Amino acid sequence: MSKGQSKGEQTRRAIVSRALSLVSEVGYEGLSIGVLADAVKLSKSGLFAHFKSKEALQLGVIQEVVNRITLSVVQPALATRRGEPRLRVLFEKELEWIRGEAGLRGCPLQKAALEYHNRLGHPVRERVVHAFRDWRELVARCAQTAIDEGHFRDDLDPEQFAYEFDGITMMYQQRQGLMRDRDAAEHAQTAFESLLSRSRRPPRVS
Amino acid sequence: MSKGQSKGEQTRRAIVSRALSLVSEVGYEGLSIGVLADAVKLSKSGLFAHFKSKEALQLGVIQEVVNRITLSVVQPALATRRGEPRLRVLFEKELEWIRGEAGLRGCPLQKAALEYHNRLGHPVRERVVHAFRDWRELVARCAQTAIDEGHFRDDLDPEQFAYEFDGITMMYQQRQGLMRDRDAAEHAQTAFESLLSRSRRPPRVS
DNA sequence: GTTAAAACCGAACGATCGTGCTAATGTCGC
DNA sequence: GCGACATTAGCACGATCGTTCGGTTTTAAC
Repeated sequence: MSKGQSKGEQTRRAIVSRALSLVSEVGYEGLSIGVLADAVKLSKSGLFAHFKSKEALQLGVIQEVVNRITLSVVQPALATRRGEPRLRVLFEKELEWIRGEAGLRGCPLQKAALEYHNRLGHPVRERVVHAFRDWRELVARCAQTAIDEGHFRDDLDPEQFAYEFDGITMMYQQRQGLMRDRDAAEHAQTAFESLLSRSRRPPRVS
Repeated sequence: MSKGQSKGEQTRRAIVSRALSLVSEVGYEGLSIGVLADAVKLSKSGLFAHFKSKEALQLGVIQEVVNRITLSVVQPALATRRGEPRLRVLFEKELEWIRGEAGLRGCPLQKAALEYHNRLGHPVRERVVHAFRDWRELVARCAQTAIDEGHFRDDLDPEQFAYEFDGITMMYQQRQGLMRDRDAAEHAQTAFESLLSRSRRPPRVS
């Protein structure tokens, strides 16, 4: 076996992966250990031994989501040249992520965000908030970079840019995933182009 | 008793109202009839008699949310003169609604939207989708009215306006309710002013 | 191949879930 | 105030929940 991971580690991966797809249907609190155990062909106690509590399992799922976003959204963006092109990739990959990968509709982080909205102090909530903070900082930093590169206006507020950026993608999730709106992608793209266009430095007037 | 509602009706109101605040903590599926019964000082079966199923209770809560939105967001907007002023009221009241009324943080419809995102055919989901469709049409119609009034450009796409409008308010919910971001209101307002400004007809050039 | 550790199972725990049934209690038109 | 009806309580059902424990199987280092 080429993979350097132990047996326990690889079943744990399988569990979390399967849990992730279940979560997108029944939510994090609705996730049942018994049902999950059947889905991965394990006994309830056998599965439970990997996580010493349901909460730890939920946190494991959240971490998996963060990892996947990092892999398929953040890294492709960071691999692109700085400034506007990077922001374009970030936007495009984010839409792809929201569109979902086979049975996984909508960002599970958004799901967690709403599910734990009013659960102050809950570890899952705090983890999710932290993840969103990181994301917001990433977008704002990319916008700042675009300013430094001379693509964007000097007086652009990166935080304001991030706010509107995320607003567009969040809306895409609702229009595409929930309402199955056929024009969702087009509206998102138009809004993004508009955001870019008013972020760019005005053409030199001679 | 001046109120024309029967006894059953008013306890039903109390149940739904209490259920609504519980939902904002534990969600629609997480809502427990036993817990709810204790909260309104009723026996489990006594409460259950009002709704013949849990699903009916959930739908009742959804309807209550729709009613409240209509009352405290839609009606104040429709009572305002057509065009941009009406859209401003709609925006302002929507933010107030999201900010929540004492213990009710975040729009319960958004919560339902995420919770039933991947539950095709589920009655609650379909009800929520319908509510969002109505809302989207309302915003788009207000934008169209603003065009007719001459406040907005003739070539403005009302649907595109509604998309960006909702994106701003959705983001406000996350930044204000979840992340407790102190700049949320400011960012939302700035984004909205930007949206308005680029929707208005360009100043006449002589 | 031996052996200690890791992984997994089966059964059971008390609790709570949504939902019926029957009977007691309350409301309200006459 | 009586009677019809709406409203609520009490109790129980089967199912499922997260979690624990003792034991069996499998892994993996030596």
